[in-house]
Amino acid sequence: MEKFYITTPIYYASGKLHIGHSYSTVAADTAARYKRMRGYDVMFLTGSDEHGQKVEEKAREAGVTPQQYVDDVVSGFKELWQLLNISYDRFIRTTDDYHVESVKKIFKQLYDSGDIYKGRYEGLYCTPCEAFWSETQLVDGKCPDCGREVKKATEEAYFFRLSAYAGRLLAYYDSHPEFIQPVARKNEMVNNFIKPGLEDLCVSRTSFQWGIPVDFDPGHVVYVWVDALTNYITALGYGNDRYGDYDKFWPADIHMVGKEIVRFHTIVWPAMLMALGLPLPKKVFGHGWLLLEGGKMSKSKGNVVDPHILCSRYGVDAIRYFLLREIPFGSDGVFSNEALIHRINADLANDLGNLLSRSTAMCDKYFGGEIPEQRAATAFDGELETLAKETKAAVEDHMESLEFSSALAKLWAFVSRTNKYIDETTPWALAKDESRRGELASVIYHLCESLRIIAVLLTPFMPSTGEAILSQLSADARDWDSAGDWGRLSGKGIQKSEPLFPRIDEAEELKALEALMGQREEKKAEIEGIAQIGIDDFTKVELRTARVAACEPVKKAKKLLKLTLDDGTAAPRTVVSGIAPWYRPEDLVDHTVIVVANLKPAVLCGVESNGMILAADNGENDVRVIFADGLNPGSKVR
RNA sequence: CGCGGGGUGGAGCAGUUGGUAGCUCGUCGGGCUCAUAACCCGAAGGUCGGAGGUUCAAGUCCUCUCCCCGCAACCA
Repeated sequence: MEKFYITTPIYYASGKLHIGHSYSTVAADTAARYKRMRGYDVMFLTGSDEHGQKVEEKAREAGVTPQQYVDDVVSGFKELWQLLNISYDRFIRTTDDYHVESVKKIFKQLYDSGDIYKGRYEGLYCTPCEAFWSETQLVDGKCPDCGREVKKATEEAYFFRLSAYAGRLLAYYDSHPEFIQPVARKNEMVNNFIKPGLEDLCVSRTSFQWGIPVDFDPGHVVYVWVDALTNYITALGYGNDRYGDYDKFWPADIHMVGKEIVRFHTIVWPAMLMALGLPLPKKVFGHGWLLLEGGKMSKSKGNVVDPHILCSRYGVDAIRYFLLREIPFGSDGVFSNEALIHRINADLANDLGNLLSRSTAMCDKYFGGEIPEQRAATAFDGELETLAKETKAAVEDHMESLEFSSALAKLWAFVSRTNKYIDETTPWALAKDESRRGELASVIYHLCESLRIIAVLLTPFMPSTGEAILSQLSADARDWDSAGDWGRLSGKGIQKSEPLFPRIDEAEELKALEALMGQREEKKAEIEGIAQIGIDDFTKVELRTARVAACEPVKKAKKLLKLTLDDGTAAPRTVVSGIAPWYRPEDLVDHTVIVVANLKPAVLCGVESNGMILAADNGENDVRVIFADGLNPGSKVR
């Protein structure tokens, strides 16, 4: 039996998962289910990445040990996957002892072979926080966490000789054009990262303890690269005795990843495998992002993106369907409540659900649920049978290249064709003529058999829906190949039941979701509300009114405006503000604004800013400056 | 000249190796009554961002140009 090894990323256990993680995982699950139905011996791996500074911090905040913290988060992961009907075969945690054991060995092996060497890591260090920061992470030149000074410092660290592998990586890409999918991402990797030159990668840390220790050098822990990426082989038993199917399943057939981590999977990971002398994965597929209206993945415009809520309202399969159908798999797509409800109503309720409903109803009404053996073909039967066959082939083609959306589109074309078949054959008219009972039987049979085939082909995408349809049809033939074999339905014991997908009242539902969203916001505010401050804290902030004397965009900056303010003092005050997306310079001149007058100066895009002006976030992506027109410049605000 | 992705009927998108511009939703008209007021048919609506070029033929190839969106830099 041919094997098929597919993986999702291991998700970082610092917090809850959102719909974006569900997207990757549902896609991988669908591919895995498909391959199983095609008779492959499938290994579907997912898991959690549990080490690192962030987890350490979160645990401290929560007042628990890191292990307790990740245990809790990971049980949430597993619960979500159960809810979404994810059929993973194995779940790896980077805190699992066998993984830890393997990582230690791998690290040592790479050290012994010279691919990992001890060097010095240079960076900006915040002593109280014991953390290194990059230039870009700094806030106002200070530690982003505590706001204190950072200083240049070096520490000992281990480096992976990534730079040595650039040539071999390029050669591999060339000889394996399928390796990076979609192909556009390959150019991105080559142009952005490999051509400019690869730098060696720092693969250990001393700034936190929550990690796998470097055996031979106390104080150092293995950093994420070696720790996390190796999960794909340690989960098969590489370097440990827990599992023994490395030889069987490696190399992976597909690493399914989001586009943001394509780089690690197509550069760092292959280089590490080369260093270990192991075969490379066959394919890394970088899918697009699920965006929300307004841009990023966060709550906005009342969109509910909590998978739990969505599943409880519409059912898991509706969500799975939406994710896989709405967005071509390689590209970004927009998630909105409207789009979701549209899809559910149009495709699931109207097309598929209603087809099943009318078909089983007629079978019931005309034949009491048992289609007679005496059937007389109608002129339309052949075309339907042919399309059934073609649909199966088309779905298979698209699944091979992970084109879930196109596969479903093909399948739905067949659903539509079957609906049309009813209009062509007008069974209600046949039913009135006793002499045409044979034709009527053929029509009903064709409807039910088409539905059986649809259900089989649909099963990888929507497992419970496929099953529900098949059981209403009392269908025994449920394997993939049977979908290419017209006539496997017995035609007995067909029962109509409740609608698969009740139609949703869009306006009402949107209102309900919004209300739900509001509740959640309030709750959240209570829990995560900012700590209260005393009046003395507030008086530390010096707020004054100021007239905008002049205003101009900051060169080379998209979002910044440079304001020259008259704040009642003799000297004009320059303030830089990130409000260019919402205001033109002339909109501000001569208006009076409120300025935080005692803020430390900061340099933004080469312009020194002394203070900030107050503005309100009037909902996502709508920023309004607070005007204080009519007040004298320099008035104290309190 | 930072990197990348886009600009196709009202909206959202397909358009493989160049050969009459399609799909879904929406709108309008019609049909049907088995069905979850669902289903089926038809129609209106596009100079495929703009300019030039290659070609018998370009949304599809080449050059230039305008605009939008991500990432990075910058929302003190």
